[in-house]
Amino acid sequence: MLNNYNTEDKVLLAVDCIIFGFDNEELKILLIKRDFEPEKGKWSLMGGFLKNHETLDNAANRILHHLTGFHNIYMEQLYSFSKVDRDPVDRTISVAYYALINIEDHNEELIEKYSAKWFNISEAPSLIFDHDIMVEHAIRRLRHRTSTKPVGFELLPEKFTMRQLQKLYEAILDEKLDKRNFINKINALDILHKLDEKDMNSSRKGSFLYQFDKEKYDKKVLDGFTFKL
Amino acid sequence: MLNNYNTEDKVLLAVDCIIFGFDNEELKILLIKRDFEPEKGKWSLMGGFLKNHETLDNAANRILHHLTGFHNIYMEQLYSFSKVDRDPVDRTISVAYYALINIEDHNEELIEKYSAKWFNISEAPSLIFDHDIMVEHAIRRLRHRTSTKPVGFELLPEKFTMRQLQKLYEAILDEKLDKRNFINKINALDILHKLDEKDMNSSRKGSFLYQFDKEKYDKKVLDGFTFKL
DNA sequence: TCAAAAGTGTTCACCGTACACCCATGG
DNA sequence: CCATGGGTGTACGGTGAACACTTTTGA
Repeated sequence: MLNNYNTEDKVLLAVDCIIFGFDNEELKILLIKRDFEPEKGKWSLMGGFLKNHETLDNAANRILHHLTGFHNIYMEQLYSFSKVDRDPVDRTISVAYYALINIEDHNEELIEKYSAKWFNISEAPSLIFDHDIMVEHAIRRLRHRTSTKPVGFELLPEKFTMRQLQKLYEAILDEKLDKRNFINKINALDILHKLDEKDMNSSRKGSFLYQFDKEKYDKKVLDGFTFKL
Repeated sequence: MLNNYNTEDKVLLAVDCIIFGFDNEELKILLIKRDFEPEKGKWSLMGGFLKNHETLDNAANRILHHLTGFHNIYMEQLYSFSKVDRDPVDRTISVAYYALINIEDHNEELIEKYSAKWFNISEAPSLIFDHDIMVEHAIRRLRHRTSTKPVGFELLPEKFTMRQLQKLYEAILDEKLDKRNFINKINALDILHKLDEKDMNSSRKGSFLYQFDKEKYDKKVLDGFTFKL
């Protein structure tokens, strides 16, 4: 190993984003239809190349902003993929990120501009390059995260019902949960704020709305509390 | 986003390795004293640059081989670090890997060649660039991994005593464990093979040696068994 | 009045944890 | 015979899982 950086190979560094959403029934991912070569017309993750002046997190944020119009999206670096021929055009290493967005916030225009579409994770088409593998990784990570950190709330509107929250967890974990046990667990965490409002859309009786109390959660974390579901 | 890869920035991609070892008392990391600029004379992780013909895993293996002389080292990709000025010479993104090796296997010559040295993790010097952060990440990941997968055995000789195994877990988790509970848990996993041999070095009575039974473990995993300590 | 979802507690089995004494041996 | 580390089992409390009926109200 020498001190001559000039003799070393340089590579393209891509950032690809797995964007999750939730429509109150199923876990979804946002995919784009490529209108450029290679693999034009096929479905893929939203991606882009790292620029010299930005970090990977910056790049992921930029890419997410392009497609959704939003900043401050929950986002986490996943893994770096480096098969030599993963991109047929040029040697490209890709760093995958996953993001959680409230599906109601999506921007119709941008989605149209990129020919993007939400797919149920169980019904997504097969993707270009190694993007399918990235999605698998992301789902695994998300499953793990939900039992470790209160990330689920990123996928819901600010006010939500217990039923919605439960359905979200069922969608992520891909298993049915018991209503009473679920609510007991959530209440035991003591990180939600129950509102006086009811959501009257889902039933005649109406169901109470809740909000995630981030301040309370942060305080608890400082006191050594660890979220565990 | 265009289809012109040529206009995109290319970067140097480094691979840095956090190498863990265990000396029956403390968890250690292997560091090298840089004999080249920048930061010549300072301590750093062992690293190198990704070459065009190899994957990140290949590169990490190559680098580990250089320093230890061994192939087939347990190794896992950790995270990619990309602060714009993390390397003062040129824009370099670094993918960190961590590795677990049996400290008895270390190769004196190679260690000397690279001015490498084993440090207790609690006593390691501060490192160049963002390497300290990488080490922190690696320790966190290792702590988590040990309760999820039987990675600990990578750090021990093939035959080891229960006491050694317990000390290893204590070193990784940085907490004292109860002897009886620990042994009960390990035995409950049923993935060790108790040998007829005893290690006579540690006590007059001698203590039985065990081996990790990888075949048994793999069979259990296929049957849905999940390691949980 | 009935259909449809909301809301609500208890019991039991199992697991994790705390805890202390005898054993074998070499010096 | 004694000092040193090796080896062993039980009791208790807490947590996670199973489980069913009543309430509300719009149509």
